[in-house]
Amino acid sequence: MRWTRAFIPTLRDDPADAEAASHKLLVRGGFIRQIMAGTYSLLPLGKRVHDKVEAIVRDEMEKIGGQEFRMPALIPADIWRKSGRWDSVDASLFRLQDRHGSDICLGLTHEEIFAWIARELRSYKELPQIWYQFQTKFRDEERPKSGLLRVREFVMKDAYSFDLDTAGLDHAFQQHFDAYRRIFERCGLEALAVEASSGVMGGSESVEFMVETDAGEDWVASCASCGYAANVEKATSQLEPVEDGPGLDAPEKFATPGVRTIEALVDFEGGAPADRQIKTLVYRINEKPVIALLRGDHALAEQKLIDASEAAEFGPASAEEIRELLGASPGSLGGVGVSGQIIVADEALRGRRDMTTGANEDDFHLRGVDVERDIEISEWLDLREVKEGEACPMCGSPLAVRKTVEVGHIFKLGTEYSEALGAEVLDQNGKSVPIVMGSYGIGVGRCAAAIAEVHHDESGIIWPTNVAPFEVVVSVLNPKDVATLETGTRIYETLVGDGIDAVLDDRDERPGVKFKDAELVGIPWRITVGPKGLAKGQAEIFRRKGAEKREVDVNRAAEIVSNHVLEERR
RNA sequence: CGGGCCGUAGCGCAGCUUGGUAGCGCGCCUGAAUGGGGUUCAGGAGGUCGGGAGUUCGAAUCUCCCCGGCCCGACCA
Repeated sequence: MRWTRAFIPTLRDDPADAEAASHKLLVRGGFIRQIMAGTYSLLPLGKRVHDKVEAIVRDEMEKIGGQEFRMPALIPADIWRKSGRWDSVDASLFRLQDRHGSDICLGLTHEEIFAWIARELRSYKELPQIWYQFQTKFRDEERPKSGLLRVREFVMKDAYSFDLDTAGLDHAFQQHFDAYRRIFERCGLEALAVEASSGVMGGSESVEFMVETDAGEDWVASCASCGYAANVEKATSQLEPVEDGPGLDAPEKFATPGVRTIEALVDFEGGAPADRQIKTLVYRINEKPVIALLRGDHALAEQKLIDASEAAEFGPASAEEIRELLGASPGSLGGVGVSGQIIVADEALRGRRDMTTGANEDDFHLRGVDVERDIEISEWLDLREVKEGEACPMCGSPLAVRKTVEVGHIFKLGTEYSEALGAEVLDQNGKSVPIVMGSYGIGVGRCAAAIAEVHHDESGIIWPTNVAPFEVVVSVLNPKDVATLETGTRIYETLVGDGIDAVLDDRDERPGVKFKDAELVGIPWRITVGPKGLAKGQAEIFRRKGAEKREVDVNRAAEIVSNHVLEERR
């Protein structure tokens, strides 16, 4: 490709509406343009990167025996009704009707459709199967953001495994785990595999692949010494034990005028330190009130409560609901004396005595509370959100809590979808059994953005060679000089002949303009051909990463760079 | 969905307080010079000021409604 013929609309200024580095650079570099919130056009450069990520994913999927499909994005409601998700997945599903008034949706994931096709599997002898596709997903996100990192329409590689039993599923899961490792490695992403909540996808186990970046939205707790890593939706930690005094024979009510927060009670004369308080939160889960108790200095990880209660509907209770239930306002709530209600308590409260909590009467608290003696706990759960510096649950070293973006997620689904859709096979005994499924997703565009997020500097993107839109740019410094242009063209053609993705920058621009553009776009290698070097029989080789440059024999430049590129391709 | 900010030429912005013929920089086009890090000079093209309604002799500017975008929070497969 000659730059003069290419559509590469680079911009000198950052777009005003971009915040994330990848968003700014992908727009400035002429990779993407926004159409509306959460939808982007991929320009030729963007498409090239996207294709390269896709090719890596496809390659690794084929290596584990995956077979590529192409399912429709337009899906009848009926199939989603069979799994129950037409009703359970609400606002994020794009719904429409056809001219006959039939309900239709745009696929936001394809478990149902693949399970539907899997109905044609008849015998255990046909298992296992790994099926996958690259297909556009539509999700009406509440808040698209950060360019390609969170969008409403995007291409996902989604894969589904079909096995006779959970041992087979475990194997397929491991195969995908390993394939994902290789995929992200080849994309130049250090992806942390973390334990995650499965959310509405259901199933027994899931692992997310997370890339650390400030532009991310998920928090991951990780241990540098033993490798433990988990989404904070799921992470745990060891706590320093708190020594309790003997406490009182019964809770004692005392006046706390105006005290509405844990902090206020810490400072209050006769109050208590935060780790001697019980935090009382009220949620509405599946239309029932649920009282959640935590230690005063701990925060609730809402997803843990959602997972534990298998919540289809979840939200904080309103002030009115709380008053009706407990007779007081938030700030004076407690579990003592409450009966007939669901009260869940965090494990950190187990065995604690001499605690202070709200008295369910505004401006009054109770001290000397023995959690197990005085509160009718329905269930003990891990509800607490892990904090930076707490001890790793595996080895006790301090945990780090970092911001990340999720680039992949793999799930052990089990038989939920196969049962709902009727995907069954006959086993060795001639008995019909539901197929055991797994589901495995990678956001292709999000990967591309994550790569830009991780690999860039002040000048622009630094694409790993594997995913670069072009591997080499040959910059002809003065294309009006016939000898220079001819030499540059010859080098370019040699590279192309070697199977290298090269672009010839033959624009009649100042050298600085070409260099800036090449660096902004992030092409890993540059061969600079100019009259000055040519007079000495030399060309300059520039490596984007590290900005290393050296002069080489002009006749060997193509060969040298070809070798570098071939070495870097993985 | 709650809170905040914003919409003026392809991009980045000024003008709005105090209503009076729509500006700047970059980019783009033509010509010339220049040619190893966003060069310079001269000439030029390009805007129903997000949309609608209202007030006014007159609205980018004031009022109301709507649409769109960004950020924070909430939520998230």
